[in-house]
Amino acid sequence: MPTPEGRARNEEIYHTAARLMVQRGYAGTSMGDLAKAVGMTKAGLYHHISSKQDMLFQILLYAMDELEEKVIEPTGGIADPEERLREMIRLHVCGLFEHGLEFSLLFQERRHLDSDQSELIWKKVDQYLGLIRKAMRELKKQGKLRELDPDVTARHILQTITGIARWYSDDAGVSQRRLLEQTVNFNMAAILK
Amino acid sequence: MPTPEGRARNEEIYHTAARLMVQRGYAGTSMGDLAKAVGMTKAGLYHHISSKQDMLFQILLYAMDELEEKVIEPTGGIADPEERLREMIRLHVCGLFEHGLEFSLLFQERRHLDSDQSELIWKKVDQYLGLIRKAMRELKKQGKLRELDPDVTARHILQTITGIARWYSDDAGVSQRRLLEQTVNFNMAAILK
DNA sequence: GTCTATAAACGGATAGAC
DNA sequence: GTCTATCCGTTTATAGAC
Repeated sequence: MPTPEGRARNEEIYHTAARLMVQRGYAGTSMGDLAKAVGMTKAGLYHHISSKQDMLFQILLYAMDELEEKVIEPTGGIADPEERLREMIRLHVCGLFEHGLEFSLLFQERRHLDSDQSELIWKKVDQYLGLIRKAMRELKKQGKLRELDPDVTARHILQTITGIARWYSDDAGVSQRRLLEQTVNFNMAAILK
Repeated sequence: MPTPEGRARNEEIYHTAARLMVQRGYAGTSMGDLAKAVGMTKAGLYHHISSKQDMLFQILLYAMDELEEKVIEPTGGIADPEERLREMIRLHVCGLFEHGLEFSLLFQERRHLDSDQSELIWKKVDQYLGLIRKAMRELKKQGKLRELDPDVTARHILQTITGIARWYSDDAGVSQRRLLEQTVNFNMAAILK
């Protein structure tokens, strides 16, 4: 059965690679492992990618695009900063389950990239942190924000979200719905007066 | 200059290895890298350790012992749960700077261990999470706790703490003192009514 | 596009001299 | 306790047939 609608083989490879690397790390995932996981040989793989390092870079670009599309764009138009931040967290956690948003965990592996590739990825992550800080600044103007450091706090919020991809599994004894609600509430309670 | 007071070469190796592995991951740190970092050859290293895997295990045991000694023991006697939890977070973050507590990050690398080694480490981590949950249960009895899931919340708290070791560096633009205070306040505000 | 085969480098680990 | 030299399996990546 050849993939009918041209749904690229390419995508399957990147997705599988990303999943393996989230589990085992970049250095801990060999091209042989990946080849086996997609049902090919190593040589076959190299028809689709140019190098292991470049594949990591492409995956990270994809992850950041997904974040943009699934979290940043849908919330950009929300005027109320409290509602906007709440929705950003909600959509981000949702994306960890439904789309490939857990792949953004791999941004920790950017040490394996060239320095300019690495810098580009970092710029995108920092833009995202910047959106969290912006919502906090607006909340502060409204007098709704507790006294806190925006840099540190934005990091803490992001950690509770991405950290989920590190420890959550379906047999964790917590439903996705509950985890979602708990994560939003935890962070909002932490920052609001 | 031979190390005067018998301060073991051994310790320097483990410490250096832990630092490298926190930065680059277990699989991403070669014995050659480590040898260079401590100023020896690979062969020289193997006089001090039995295998790379066992070295990871020893480091994790050390990390968990430090957590016990620097965080768990000093707070065990605090009767008030709010004060106890506050002090646990404070001492843990302190330990990230002063002792080798960031090494506990490596518990994510326990997939590289034998399953019984891995289980032993996990048991210790879960005990620590259990202490956070216990403090929350006591706070709930006192009517001070917001409505929240203890399992998820304990994870979130721990993530904000250990996450610091992932992103903080001395040129981060935030003093250790401020980071400490902010992390305690963020988490306490998140859970208290 | 996918395969078999193989090159070239790197990985963990050991032997044996000093 | 540290070195040089080396073994051997694994890894990334390529060549060339189909």
